[in-house]
Amino acid sequence: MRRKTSQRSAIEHVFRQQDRAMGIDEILSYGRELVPSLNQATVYRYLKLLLEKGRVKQISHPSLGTLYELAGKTHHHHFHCHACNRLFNLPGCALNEKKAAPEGFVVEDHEVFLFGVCPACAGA
Amino acid sequence: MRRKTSQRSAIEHVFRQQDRAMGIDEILSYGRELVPSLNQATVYRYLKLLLEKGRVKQISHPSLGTLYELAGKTHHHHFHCHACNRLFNLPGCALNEKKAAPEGFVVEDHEVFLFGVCPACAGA
DNA sequence: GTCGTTGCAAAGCCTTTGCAGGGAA
DNA sequence: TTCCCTGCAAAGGCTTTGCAACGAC
Repeated sequence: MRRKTSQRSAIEHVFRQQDRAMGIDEILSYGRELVPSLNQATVYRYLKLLLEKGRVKQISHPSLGTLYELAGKTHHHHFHCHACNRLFNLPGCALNEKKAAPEGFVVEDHEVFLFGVCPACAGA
Repeated sequence: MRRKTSQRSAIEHVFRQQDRAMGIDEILSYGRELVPSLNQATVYRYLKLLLEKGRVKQISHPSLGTLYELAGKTHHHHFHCHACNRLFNLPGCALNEKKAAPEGFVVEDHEVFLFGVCPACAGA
């Protein structure tokens, strides 16, 4: 049976509060504001569980490493600004999933990464 | 100055021969067929160099790890079959890059991952 | 009282780095 | 001969795991 603990509540709270993709280190440090004893291993273990349940999504980024975000949000993509190194959520979807793969391929999900410069950095 | 060595030729040969995204382990084992002494560190170092020169692209995949492929090929996306765990190259681009990001964002490149089942696995 | 969960530390990957020897130019 | 490149081994990150204590139910 699955048990509710302060550690798990804290991790979930962090996701709802931040509402963005985060790395383990961020989740850990925000979580420790609520439960100071919170351990890395606990975060990894609970995230693995949430991944299996489909409650969070995992994102792999070449330079930002592994990030996690809540699943079930409105569909969006990610934009990485290589100037300020921040990750942005972009609403909507400019991908035609029907045309994305040839006949025969069953497309269940997709992930789009955009690389470039954000408005703030482009203006500066 | 940059020097041409048998190790580097071997690595380049592997890329041209396989013509697909590969992990370090694959590059290493194919490369060792040509240069048995080929070392992991050498592969990592040369790939880093090729990345900086823009001759190869790096791909981060949640379950497949870090993959490398030659840059400069015709634009394509990647499809990961979670049944056979293989990665496919899909020709073309169903992404409308102009609509992909709001005004102000400067989009320089993008990467699309599709997840699902490939024709072979779907038919079985 | 059970047994799932946690913290700690050790162990496991993957990747990078220091160093001395080797080889391309 | 010069000095870049390589192999080896050690070191560095990130992630997982074993184990005993803890705590939700």
